[in-house]
Amino acid sequence: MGRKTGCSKDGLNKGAWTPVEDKMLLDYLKIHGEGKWSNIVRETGLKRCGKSCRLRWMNYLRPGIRRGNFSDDEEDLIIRMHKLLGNRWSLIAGRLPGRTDNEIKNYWHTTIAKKARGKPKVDRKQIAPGSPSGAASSLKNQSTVESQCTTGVVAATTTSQENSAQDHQLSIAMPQFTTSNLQYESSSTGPQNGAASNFKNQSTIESQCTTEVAAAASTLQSTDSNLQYDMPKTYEFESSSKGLASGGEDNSSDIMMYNDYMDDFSKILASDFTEFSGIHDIFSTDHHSNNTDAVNGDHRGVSSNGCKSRETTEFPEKLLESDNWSGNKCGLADQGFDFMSLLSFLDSTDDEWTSDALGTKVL
DNA sequence: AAAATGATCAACCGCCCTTAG
DNA sequence: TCTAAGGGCGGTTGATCATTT
Repeated sequence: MGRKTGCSKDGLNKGAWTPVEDKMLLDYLKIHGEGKWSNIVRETGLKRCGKSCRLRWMNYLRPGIRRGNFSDDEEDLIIRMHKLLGNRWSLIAGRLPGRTDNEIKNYWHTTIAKKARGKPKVDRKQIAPGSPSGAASSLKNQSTVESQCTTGVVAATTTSQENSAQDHQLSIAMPQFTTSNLQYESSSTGPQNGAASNFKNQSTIESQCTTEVAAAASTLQSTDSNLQYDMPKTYEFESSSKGLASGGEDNSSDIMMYNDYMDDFSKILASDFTEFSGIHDIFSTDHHSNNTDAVNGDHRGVSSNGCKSRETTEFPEKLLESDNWSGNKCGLADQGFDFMSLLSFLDSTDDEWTSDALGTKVL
């Protein structure tokens, strides 16, 4: 326990990454791909520890990273996910294509939590659009930050959800995601002045559902590399023991009531439940016809709200084993598993979480 | 104009889990 | 079975910039 991080060695650089360092890292990854982060240091001479390299890649250089303001839908989703999962930022990030756990975490602490305290975010970049903060700032869609709709929700949730998630292990089937056509300008300056990938055509990214966001992002093309990044088809998440019932003083009773379902809920939330955007449509009979492929990860369904399904879900084993599935693995709503309970739960404490919002926004 | 204060976010830290040898 | 390395995660820090005084 308490192992060395590997970043404490003398001679390694710390702090903001330089363009040269970014290029060294990208060049290495272009050839060798992800993993074996410590090898990067040995093989490239990059004076960064492996963890630092991984962090830089995951949070900044990786193709598909979205930067810029969070949309109302994204904010709502973050709030709901946090309500259910607590500070499980990586899980929450998994529901927001292109967003990193770090970014969401920062956003939560700087913006959402602030709203809960009654202080709306001051968007400095709106005030000073010419700020040298650089590329990232140019992407900001300022209009999205001013959402007033969730303030009350945050106030109700931030006080009670710390460590509220339950242990769980989950598996998501992901489609092959190749970003050879991803367009971004490689970071050319430090993190404070534009190291962010400067996405072009950012306006195309802002869309009303996260699946479309992902699709838009994936069409961007790289101007300086053809970096191939193949996401694994299956991501495995295993959380540590910060249990729902682990004795947090403020574990909400409403959460406890759903304890039996929480494991499944967590899995579903960790899966691509953009599949369920427009949830009422998802449970329509039309959707059932796609059930097998959907479960196997091949489905590209389009719900009636126009949000195309980017990728699909490997449903929780418990659900798949249920008799209620009986060969039709998409009959959730009108069979045994009560998704509406989840929605009701999400709705349970806050009037702002209207059924309309649930039905029309990304869940 | 300068100093103080506040806000933001990239990066670091430390812990934990998994896996390979 | 044990140990160490690799990797992942959440919490925290600190540099930088904007705003206020």
